[in-house]
Amino acid sequence: MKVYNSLTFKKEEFKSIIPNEVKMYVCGPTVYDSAHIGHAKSAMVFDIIHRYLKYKGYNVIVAKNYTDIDDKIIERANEKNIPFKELSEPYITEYEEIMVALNLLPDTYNPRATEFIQKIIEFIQELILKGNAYENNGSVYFSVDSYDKYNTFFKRTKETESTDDDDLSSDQDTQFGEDKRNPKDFALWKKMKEGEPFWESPWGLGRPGWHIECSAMVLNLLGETIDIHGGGQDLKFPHHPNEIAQSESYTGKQFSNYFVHNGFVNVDDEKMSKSLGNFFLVTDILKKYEPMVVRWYLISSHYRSSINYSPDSLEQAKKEYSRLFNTIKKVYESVEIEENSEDMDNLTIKIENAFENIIKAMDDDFDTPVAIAEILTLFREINKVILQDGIIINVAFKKSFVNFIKNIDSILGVFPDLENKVLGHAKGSDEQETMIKNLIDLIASLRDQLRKKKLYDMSDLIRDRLRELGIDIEDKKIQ
RNA sequence: GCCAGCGUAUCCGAGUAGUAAGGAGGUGGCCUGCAGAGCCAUUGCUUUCAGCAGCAUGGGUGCAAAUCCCAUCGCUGGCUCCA
Repeated sequence: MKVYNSLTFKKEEFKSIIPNEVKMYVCGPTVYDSAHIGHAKSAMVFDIIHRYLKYKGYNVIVAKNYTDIDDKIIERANEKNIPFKELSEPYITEYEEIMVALNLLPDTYNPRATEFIQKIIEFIQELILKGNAYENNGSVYFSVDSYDKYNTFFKRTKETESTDDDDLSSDQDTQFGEDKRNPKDFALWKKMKEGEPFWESPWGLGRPGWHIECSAMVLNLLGETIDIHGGGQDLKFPHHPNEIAQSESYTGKQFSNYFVHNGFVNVDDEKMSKSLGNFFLVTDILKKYEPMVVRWYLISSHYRSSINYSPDSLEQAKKEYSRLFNTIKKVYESVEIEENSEDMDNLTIKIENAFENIIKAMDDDFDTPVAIAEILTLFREINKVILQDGIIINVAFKKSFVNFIKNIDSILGVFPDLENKVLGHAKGSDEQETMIKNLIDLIASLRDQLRKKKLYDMSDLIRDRLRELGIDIEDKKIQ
């Protein structure tokens, strides 16, 4: 299996530290606002990686954090005149609801920055002891000069330009800028400003800087060296280099063997932003589209590419997904026989071939678009056979198909709760659902009587009205 | 300005040396009482056969280029909080 590693800019053979176990840390959202479709893409990318590693037999341990204390959160909370927790917690709840709706596997850990204050303080103390950090005027900074590998990550600077002292280091945080020894140094602990939340520390009242929470969480939850560290491509600088510098200074060991960064969601080829008014919240999209359609859409482009969001592309995803669903339904509902036939044998072989190709694609840096192409092609082949008049599917094919669907679901997560959906089982104790189903069956059979008598005006009216209610009737040739 | 990535048919989107996956939309056909779903064909140009173009643009290297190299244009991102 190959994975593209941002550290080396190459696809590399994936090898975990401990056989059969993968430790992954993902930089999660800063919860100062509702999640937009970009957050969903990021979460989806790491869910696919999680699922696929799991499918490959790894025990996958995932930590994804919530940054629930930072400048923006404080700013918003102050604007609304509420404690910062009252701002962040509802967004965390909403985020979690979205993740469940989109069928994301639960993470092993979802730590909040504010739950890690003590560990963060201990981490910083150790860095000071080791000479990698210094306190000045109530704040603590990481000394970039104490870590000679700083700025060599992600090939930011070409060899020829390594001496080039560009101004990317100039710190915008003027309040603290003059306390730094080197302008590239970054804050580990920020001294409290008037009206800000604070915690006690050996350096007085204050709060953690942005980068340190991830280092402290990784160390305490996963260990000194992890297999995969993920996040959006915007974190390639400065967040990830800073994390590396802190953690490797602390442990003296490699922080993460692989870095994985996901591409962004654009709108009309422009960055999604509030000033352009092209911002799409997940909750709004889910009002219009089923979660699995959104999921199908998000995995229809490669995780490292940017994806262009438009209503059209979701419509396309919707059509593709319903095509799959129709076929699955046909197979699940059909009654199978034991006898083999040439058609059935061929289809069974095609399923096996398609699955092999899907595994090959996923092995190549999680190539979901190719996997999707394989699935759609396979389904066309299947439709070609099973929708013929008088065809009866056999046990071997059905078994192979059901198995295929289950495997695809475990890898791509696109068919949750399939049996209930496809077979239309009433959910649990819900007697009303059963009643409704019986009523629909009754109407349908009455309508068939009308069709037999060629009373098409009436039967079409019934079909139209049912469709308005969201119930689709598909006619077959009347016997 | 500096750094990185991208530019593929009407549209969405794969493809990093061996001759453009897959889908959506359009058109024609099969099926249907009709519709939907599904299937088949077609969807750059000249067309009978066949041939010629073609992966932003212009050059270059190769037997062979969407793919490698150079230049240009355009877009996106990073350099400051970001998924």
